[in-house]
Amino acid sequence: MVPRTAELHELVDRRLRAVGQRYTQQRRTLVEALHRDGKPSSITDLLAHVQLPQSSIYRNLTVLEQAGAVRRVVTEEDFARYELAEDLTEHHHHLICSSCGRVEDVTIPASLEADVDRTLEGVARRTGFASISHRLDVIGTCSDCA
Amino acid sequence: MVPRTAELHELVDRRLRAVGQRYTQQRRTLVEALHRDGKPSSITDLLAHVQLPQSSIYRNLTVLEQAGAVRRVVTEEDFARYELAEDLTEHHHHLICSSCGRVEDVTIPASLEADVDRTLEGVARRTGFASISHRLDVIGTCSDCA
DNA sequence: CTTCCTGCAAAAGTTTTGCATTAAC
DNA sequence: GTTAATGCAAAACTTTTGCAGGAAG
Repeated sequence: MVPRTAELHELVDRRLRAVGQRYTQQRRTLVEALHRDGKPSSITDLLAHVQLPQSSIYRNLTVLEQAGAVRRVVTEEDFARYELAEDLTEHHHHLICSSCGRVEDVTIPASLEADVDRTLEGVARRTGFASISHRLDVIGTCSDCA
Repeated sequence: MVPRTAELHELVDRRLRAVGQRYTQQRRTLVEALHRDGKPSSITDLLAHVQLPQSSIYRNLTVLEQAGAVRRVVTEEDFARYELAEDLTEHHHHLICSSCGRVEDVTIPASLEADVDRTLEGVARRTGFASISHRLDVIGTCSDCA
């Protein structure tokens, strides 16, 4: 389910082209950084890990998001985080520490996923919402902050 | 399960006192505005609905949050929203429109709630997290934006 | 009267934008 | 060569803070 690094770039490239965008060196660098991190990164994180101007990071993440290669993640913090799109990694959820802001990836049993999907689909339909996705996170205190 | 307005103030008052804070007129005004709105309000919303300085709104919401009377809600937008604490209303989830930012409250069947709770409790324990709460939202497109 | 809350204005932090230059195709 | 991406600096927007004055207990 998780693509090898080689075909990861292939996939991102295709999605960018599909929306009339180029897969430039900077964008490649960002995708690799997000892939290495394996959990949602803040702009500050990225600034420290890659050598790129801040405005380029913002602009390229926005482009990558519109191409469906990257997802913007909201946490309890007052800045955004970014991660590779779920279908370039695998469907997962987040453990968010409300004390230090740390974010970890977790998966839950497929049976529960299916229940959640089915229920929310119904909820959305009844309220005139077109459901695109759900967000199921655990907010708590991580072992370091306990 | 939903307290009448009279005892709502009673409850908020008690929680504020418990953390050494006063239930001032401004805070009462904010609680009433949030209660009227019935869904998460942004600071801009509150500025329009109540006649209070911006800094007082921020400061009082922070106090009310620390007292456990109000909850800070993060959406896909790049500003926060606030709502009354869940045990002053009732446990619910959000339909978030990724196009216009609109947020609606919804409830899901108690049986699914219980499944989710049980599963996340286990997930949290295995990863050293102390689970305080979960967040289950539907991200989609509302009927106006469809 | 003493402590905490309020209001204004300024500061801090995150994200966006204008425009000249450079890289991609 | 033409079009789109980049880099820098400035602007926009959300949120926080310092401090003098006012309300609450």
